[in-house]
Amino acid sequence: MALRIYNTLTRQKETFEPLTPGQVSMYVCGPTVYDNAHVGHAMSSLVFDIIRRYLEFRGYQVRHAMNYTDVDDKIIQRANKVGIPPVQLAEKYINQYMGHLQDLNVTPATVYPRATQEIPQIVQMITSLGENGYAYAVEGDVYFRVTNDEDYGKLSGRHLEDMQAGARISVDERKEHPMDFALWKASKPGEPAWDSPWGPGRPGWHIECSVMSMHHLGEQIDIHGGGNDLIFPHHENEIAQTESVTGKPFARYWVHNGMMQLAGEKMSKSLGNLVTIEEFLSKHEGDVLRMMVLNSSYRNPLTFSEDVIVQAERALERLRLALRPATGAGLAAEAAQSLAQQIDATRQGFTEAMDDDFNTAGAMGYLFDLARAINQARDLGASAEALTPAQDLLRQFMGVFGLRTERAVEGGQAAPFIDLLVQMRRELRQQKLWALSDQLRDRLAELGVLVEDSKDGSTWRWK
RNA sequence: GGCGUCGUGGCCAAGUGGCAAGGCAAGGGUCUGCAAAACCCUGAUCACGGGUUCAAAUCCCGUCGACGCCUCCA
Repeated sequence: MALRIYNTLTRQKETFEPLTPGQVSMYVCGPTVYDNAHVGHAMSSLVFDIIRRYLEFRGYQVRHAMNYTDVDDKIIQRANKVGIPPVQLAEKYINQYMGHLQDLNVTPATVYPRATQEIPQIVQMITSLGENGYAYAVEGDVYFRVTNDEDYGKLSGRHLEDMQAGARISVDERKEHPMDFALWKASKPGEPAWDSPWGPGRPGWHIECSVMSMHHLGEQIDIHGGGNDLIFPHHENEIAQTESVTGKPFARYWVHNGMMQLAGEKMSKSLGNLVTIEEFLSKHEGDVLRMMVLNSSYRNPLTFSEDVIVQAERALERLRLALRPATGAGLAAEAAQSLAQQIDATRQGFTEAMDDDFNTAGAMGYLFDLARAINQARDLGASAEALTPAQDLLRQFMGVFGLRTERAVEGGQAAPFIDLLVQMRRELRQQKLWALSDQLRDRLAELGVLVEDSKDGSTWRWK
């Protein structure tokens, strides 16, 4: 069966066929680094990480670029406020975001281009646009001439006439058309600036992605992604710029994730209703957020709430507990047969669901079915050997989702001491000193250690 | 006003023409000294109103409601 992806450009699911068989080029728009990133940004990075992992699982070799916008009005504004150079401010937040990506178990991109490191290519592209009649300069600024781009608006399904009618922006009189957008901005005194044929200035927002995508992945790419709030104007303008220069379709598949919602509204910096990644990770492990993303569909809004977090935590725990070792010595033929069937059903169901536009929630259902089958077999006294194939598959698919099979160790040095305590407690239990052993278990629970007893002895894990 | 998405059990959510996956929570049970985990059992006709069809949550029309974009935004 073939992988199908919903393409924003055509508004339908299409069979995925990369430009080069077996290889995928994917460009994802990253954050503008002027402040702490929030869980909405994390959601986007997680969505495309899951997509990438699945593509790799399907055997594709993926070249993945994610950019950082490290120069723009907000960065300059913020840097001035804080009193440090804009470059330094950007650097700080880039490092912070890199750390978050690691904590979130996001596979590192192949390249992380930044606007400020691609200025010559940007100048060159703007020059080409000018030569082709797609750009014009006014007092050191350079604008893209939308009226020369016949299919402008095709991504977002807008027409120039409609947008004029609804335009809320105060129109810059120097522009030929209200929708013309900046390719290059003349710098004001004290702002970061680079030399250019139009005088000192800096790149506009959209041009950097066109340039970096072309520079690192080629004139045409397979997947271009980002949040759906970027469809217009950002991606629309990227298409306009790139295709006006190359004359070829830019990206084959435009993939957009839905927005994280908090209290019924889109989470965003400008609205101020946000939870930073840092804040989230201080209370929960990264996989919990990933679980939230996996349990919904990437194109729809994802509601962020305490309830949803708790549900994700429990669900994650359930998958992991299914990986606990077997305790028995064998498995009846009938039960073994049924487990084998579940393995096949899981493999097929998971792949089919994911092939359908990365239906992670659907695929997740099969993982839980497998988890139950494993637990059933374990309860029936399955041996390690009997359980291994099923557990291996679960482990593999959790890996495709980017979920860790164990909680990242914290307080790892304490493990030997906890082992000791649990052993001591075993003695207490053998002597039927229930009050004492219960007390010990309660006290350990207060310290975050969950002790569980069974007929074969006691085990413990971090809560 | 324009473009787009969505409305499924208490919560999250899959399913987009043929008897409504899964997870969390809840209740009952098995196991257990107790607890936990695990296992078994229990619940929805799919916002509302029309229509098409042998058959609709799933297609069409309308209504109501929510959200996103049209300005920086993942």
